[in-house]
Amino acid sequence: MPELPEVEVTRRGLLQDLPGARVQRLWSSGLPLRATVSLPRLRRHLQGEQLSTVDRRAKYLLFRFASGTICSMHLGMTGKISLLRQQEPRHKHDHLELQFDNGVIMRFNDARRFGAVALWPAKTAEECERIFSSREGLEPLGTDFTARALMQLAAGRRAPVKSFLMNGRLIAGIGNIYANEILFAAGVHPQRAAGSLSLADWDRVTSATAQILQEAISAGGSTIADFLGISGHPGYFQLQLKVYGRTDAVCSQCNSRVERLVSGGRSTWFCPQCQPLNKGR
DNA sequence: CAATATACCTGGATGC
DNA sequence: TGCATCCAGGTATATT
Repeated sequence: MPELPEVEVTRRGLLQDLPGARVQRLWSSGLPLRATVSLPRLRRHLQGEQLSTVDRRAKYLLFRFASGTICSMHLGMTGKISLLRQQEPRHKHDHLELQFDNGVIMRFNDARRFGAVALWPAKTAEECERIFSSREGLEPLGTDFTARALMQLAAGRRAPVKSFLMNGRLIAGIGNIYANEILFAAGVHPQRAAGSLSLADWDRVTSATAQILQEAISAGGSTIADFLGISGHPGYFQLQLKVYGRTDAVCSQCNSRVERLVSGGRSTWFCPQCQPLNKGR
């Protein structure tokens, strides 16, 4: 589900209601996520604490508290966060619930439990910042995300450019949906070796990345199977997808048909005419 | 070190 | 209807 745009849409939704509120009650299902924090530990560090803001780094949400404590959350493949105005019966796969003193209840639901929650008490907050800044890749919407920077990062790499874009250690936040869409918009074949792209190729890739991610955020993200925004409404960017999941569809730019292949173990869609394998445009 | 395979987990779609 | 199989938005870890 959630790539950078969906996480960012979630973050913006949370900012509507949560900053300034204090955590009143905590609940957890007790079922393990990819990384979990025990309920007692969550209570010890978050109970009564005031939320300052919610930031995003890569696909992680960083809940920052006035005490300096940070709680990071990752949505995995199927994670959803919703805000409720009042208590409602819990659903299957609800795993975490924070009730704030303004009456708002935040719920984390994740069917596949690939999501993750981590807690960074105030005295470890610096370590948290260090880890998130060093372990995660370049932010695609940041000022460092330039054609030159990517070309340098890709130098000597023989992995397909699509795998390169999706490698979170190098570039943050781009998953399978947007990697496909970005490469189509840039006219770059997904299986070209990352190190073989010219500066002109990278120019198109960087501008396509910014444009597509921004448009997706504006559209509320993509709802393929189950992504929902904070108040339970879907995103609409899936209606603008040009290649993702569209095997045999007529290309929006020419009269060929979208093809599917598997690259890096992931389904990959592209237009053989608009995205030539041999060279750039 | 870089690239690829595998594992984690549930649910929906598909085919028999 | 039931059952088996495959596939899915991510990422850490193991293996080449």
